[in-house]
Formats: sequence, structure tokens, C-alpha cells
Amino acid sequence: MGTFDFYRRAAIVCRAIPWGRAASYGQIALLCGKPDNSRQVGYALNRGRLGVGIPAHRVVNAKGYLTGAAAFAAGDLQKRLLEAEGVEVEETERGFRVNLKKYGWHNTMEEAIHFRELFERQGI
DNA sequence: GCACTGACGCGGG
DNA sequence: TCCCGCGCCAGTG
Repeated sequence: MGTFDFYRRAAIVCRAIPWGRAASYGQIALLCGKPDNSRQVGYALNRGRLGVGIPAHRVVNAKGYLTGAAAFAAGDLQKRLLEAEGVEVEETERGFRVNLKKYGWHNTMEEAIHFRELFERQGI
């Protein structure tokens, strides 16, 4: 799988993040079949490589920090978008943070298999 | 090819 | 829990 296909997969996975939930870069990379490519997920979102209609505000780091907040139009836009979906965002010394135990997108085995088969069918 | 970068993640202390 | 160091990998000049 090349990087182009990886970005196509990432776009599909990101669009599947449920309303009111948050997913980590590594989690998305894993669902795309490349667990070591978490950094590429951040790169793709930052550079708009995943196309339009991507709920980028639902992507945070593994500890729940909104590490991509600076890339939004306003400093607190990502925070407000999450709160508008009912996701509590805590303000800490080290930045905004969400509790992934409570608001994380906890994937089931069926979900992971679904994506794998979907990518297989689409040849990506 | 080389060095450096970064919306990252993990394990150890 | 926090803080580091290290590994990771595509992109960039």
C-alpha cells in the first residue's frame, strides 16, 4: 500500500468517527492497517490531504490532548466544536484535553474487520 | 542521498 | 501522572 492509498483509507476512517466521540492518530493509523503511521495521519489532516468533510476536530493524541488545535482558524475552535457535540474539554497547563475513557471511539473487532474488508473491496 | 521536521506513541524512571 | 528518550515514517529542501 502506498501513501496515496493510506490517505484514502484515513479519509474513510476519519469520516466514520462518530459524532460526540474522539479518536487518536495512532488509532486511525491502526484501523488503516499501518499502526506505525500515526504521524502521517497528523500530517494529512494538517495539509488537507484527506479532502473535505473530515471531522478533524475529533482527532486528538493518545493522551487526549488537542495537539492539532493550533491548525484551526481560532485557537479554541477545535475545543468549541467538540463541546458542541457534548464532549467535555478540560483546560490544563499543557493544553486542552478530553477524557478518552469517556469520549473515546472504542472500536469493536467487527469494526476493524469491516474497514479491512471495505478497503479490500475498493482495492485500496 | 542526507539531514531535519513534526496534529505521534510507547516504555522506563 | 509527568517527563524523557527513542523509534517511527512521509515530506521537504
